[in-house]
Amino acid sequence: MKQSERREHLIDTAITLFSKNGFHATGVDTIIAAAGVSKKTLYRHFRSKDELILAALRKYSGQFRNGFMRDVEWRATAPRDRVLAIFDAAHDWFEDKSFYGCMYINAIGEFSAPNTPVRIVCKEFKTLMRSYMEQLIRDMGIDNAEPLAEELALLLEGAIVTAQVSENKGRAATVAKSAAKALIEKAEKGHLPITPSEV
Amino acid sequence: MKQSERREHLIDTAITLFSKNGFHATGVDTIIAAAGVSKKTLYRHFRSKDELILAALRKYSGQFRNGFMRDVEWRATAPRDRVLAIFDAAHDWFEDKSFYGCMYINAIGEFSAPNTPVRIVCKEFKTLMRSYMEQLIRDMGIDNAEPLAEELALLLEGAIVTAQVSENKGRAATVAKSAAKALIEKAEKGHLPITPSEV
DNA sequence: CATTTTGGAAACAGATCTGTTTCCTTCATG
DNA sequence: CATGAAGGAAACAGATCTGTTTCCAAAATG
Repeated sequence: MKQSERREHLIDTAITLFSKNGFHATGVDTIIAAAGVSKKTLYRHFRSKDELILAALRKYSGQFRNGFMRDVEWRATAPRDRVLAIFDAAHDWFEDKSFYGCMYINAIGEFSAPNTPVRIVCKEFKTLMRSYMEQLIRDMGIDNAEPLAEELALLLEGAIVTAQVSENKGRAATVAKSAAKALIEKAEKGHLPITPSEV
Repeated sequence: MKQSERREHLIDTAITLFSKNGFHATGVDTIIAAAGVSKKTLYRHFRSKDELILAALRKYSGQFRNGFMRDVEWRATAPRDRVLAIFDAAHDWFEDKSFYGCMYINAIGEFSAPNTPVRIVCKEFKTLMRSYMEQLIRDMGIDNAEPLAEELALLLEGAIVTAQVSENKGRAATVAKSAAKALIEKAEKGHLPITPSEV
């Protein structure tokens, strides 16, 4: 295994363990054992455990967003359908056996000191996800996309933590999707120039 | 200080520290130092740290729900207004300087083993909060209150974690309230026997 | 081939963790 | 007052934590 491969493999292993067991509860010995490398290798690539935590959060951010957006865009083409498909993608995510909630929500819960690198990465992740939703909403032709994006983002976050607690994980996504649909319809109606004769 | 007072004081101290710094990151030495008692006293009242964690989660559950519901009921009288007041109460909660997110969401992030006492308490807490919302919605005269309660619960959860990450904590509550209002209006319309001539 | 870099295994250091024990004091209750 | 439970301070045990170091083998590089 090449040097850069080892580094990535360490990060991937860390992502898995941090996601499942948390950051403080996962020791470096556990990580190196799971990755099959020695402690020396870990500390050659990372100055400290904190740096590995950051690397894990940074890598997973790109990985997750990429996968999630690809999934959404594979499920639907029209912007409106894609917005709703977000909740279908979430549905499948929740039912994955290796779903342990959102890594960034979990990280925020373990690292409360404000403006630390960990929290900054978490905030960036959430901002990027919301920006993605906002762009899709803009593509729908809705002006002032931000408020709706914020609302749908709340529904998604709520679904994530509810799925994390609940037995019936899929339900959280279904409920969120139905609420999202209602909020989208209202936003669509709200910006139509002429009131339609629907009831 | 009486024996039972010591016990409660220990639990209260633990609640504060666990809320802020998390469960694994808070050692018993930190707790006893903050509570001003000796280790012997802690282990006289609690078999283990895990038991103290459970006691903290259980006590805070009642404490929080009591305070939160009292706050809601103080803010409004009519059931519909009370449902919306939930998000005003959340708003104030988020802006409290000792707000570090929902203790139960944070606990779930640190304890992933299924069906363990900690997770059971967390699930119960979330169930009770949702039941409260469902009851208020029922009091509004809306049949089939459960779906709306689930939707509003998602908004509340989403607002909590968003406030936890964000700088502008109040914003999350405001957005959630506005979305909640829209969902409530839709539910009200949906169950009216005669379609009103509103636009 | 010789040299340098790399990695693994494991010991190690020093801190911190949970939980126990010892010693002594305090205090409540008989 | 006498007895016994309770609490504080601190040592202690044993595990685990992060991070370093040593020793040796493997592998890459000149």
